[in-house]
Amino acid sequence: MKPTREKIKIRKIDNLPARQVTFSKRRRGFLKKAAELSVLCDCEYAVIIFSATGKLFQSSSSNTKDVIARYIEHNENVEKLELPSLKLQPDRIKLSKELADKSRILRQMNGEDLEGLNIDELQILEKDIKGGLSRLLRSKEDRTMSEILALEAKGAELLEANNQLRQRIGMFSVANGNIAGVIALESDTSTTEESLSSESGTNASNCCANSSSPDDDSGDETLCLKLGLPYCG
Amino acid sequence: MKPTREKIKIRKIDNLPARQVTFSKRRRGFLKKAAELSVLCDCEYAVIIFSATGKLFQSSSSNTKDVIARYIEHNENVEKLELPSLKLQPDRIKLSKELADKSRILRQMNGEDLEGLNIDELQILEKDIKGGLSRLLRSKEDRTMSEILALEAKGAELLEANNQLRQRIGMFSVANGNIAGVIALESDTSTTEESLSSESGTNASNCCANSSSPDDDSGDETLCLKLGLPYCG
DNA sequence: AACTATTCATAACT
DNA sequence: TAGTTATGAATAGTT
Repeated sequence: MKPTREKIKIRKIDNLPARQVTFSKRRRGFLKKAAELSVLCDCEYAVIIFSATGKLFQSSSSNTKDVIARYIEHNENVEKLELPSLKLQPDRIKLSKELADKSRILRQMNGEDLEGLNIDELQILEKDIKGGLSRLLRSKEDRTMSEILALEAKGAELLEANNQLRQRIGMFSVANGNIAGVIALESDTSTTEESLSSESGTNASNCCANSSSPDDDSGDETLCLKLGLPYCG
Repeated sequence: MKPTREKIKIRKIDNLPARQVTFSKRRRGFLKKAAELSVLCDCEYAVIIFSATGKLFQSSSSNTKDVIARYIEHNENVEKLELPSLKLQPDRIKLSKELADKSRILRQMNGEDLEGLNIDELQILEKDIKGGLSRLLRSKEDRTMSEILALEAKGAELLEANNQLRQRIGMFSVANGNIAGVIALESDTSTTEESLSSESGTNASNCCANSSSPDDDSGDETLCLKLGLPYCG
């Protein structure tokens, strides 16, 4: 069989679904390791993970906030002995740097602040933007397609409802004697009834066909399908 | 050779030195896994481990306290009163939020994480990206154009310099009578001058080419055009 | 600390 | 999303 696996490089996985799958698998393995370490070596641990989308995953040997509390307490003790004045300064600097960096990238993606880049870097930036754009367009297309399908389904539903209404109106008409002449021409009332139901059945199946073939451009029914399409402009 | 390893059961290792060794080995592997997960899947993490002897080991993608702060922010159920020692600095939280926001926008501009956007928002995003791209392309073109102009100017300058050199060499040659024999063979002195200046021109351009672009190996005057082009790699 | 046989984790594929 | 499998990685037991 074909080799099923290659050595990978440790850098951000470009492909989003693949990244999500890997995140799920590795997260599981990772948390398992944590639990094993804790049992084998009799230690206490807490693990906090935020996915790129901000979802929280956590695990701990006992209780995450207890471990956090112990960690903070421990840190405080250490800090009291050492440099109490330099407490949180580096954090904020680092955060600020990260923020500034992302802000700059955003500006550059917006076509601003490009003076500092050489032509190669501009080229890379262009490629990145185009990549993002094409992914976005693909997403949008997917989204639009599924909306169209949903609308078609809805159209089909409405057609079905229309048919039923027509049928009921037809029955009312019969009851009111509007097509009494037709009935008079038939020898058997049960046959009449049958032909009526057969007609409604045919309509219903047309309706379903419309729902599954989007490139239908025939008569008046298809008009109904386009009604209420918010983005067809 | 004798089998060197057996499957182990996940329970506390009785033997203390063995436990310490395993703790050290597995801890290392564990933290490595954490870092890999963070890079591969673009997530934020914090790991806190207390050994049985109370020694602290910690690791995180950025800063353990930041991750803890985010965890506590995220988890509304955690009573902040229980952790009075963790001072949540409002400005830092604000910074974190801004950073998360920009990170999200960057992901979205990269065509990821689009589930939360409706079609109108996708449209806006698309327009933004295209706007940025077109500004970038315009910048790139400007840059390229001005480089070409600069090169042309430089080329013209060099040509002019060459001409002056030719003239001077021609004058020297005539004055020293070094090529009197050649001159005697030629019917027209102006032709002689031309062939001489052509030779000296070649020498001059080779010299300049060597000083600024080392990989130059083509003909004579066209070389000048490449001089001083910083990005022609 | 270093070495390997072995177990374990997991990347690519379905 | 879940399952499979061959390869890569971690590591238990030993030197």
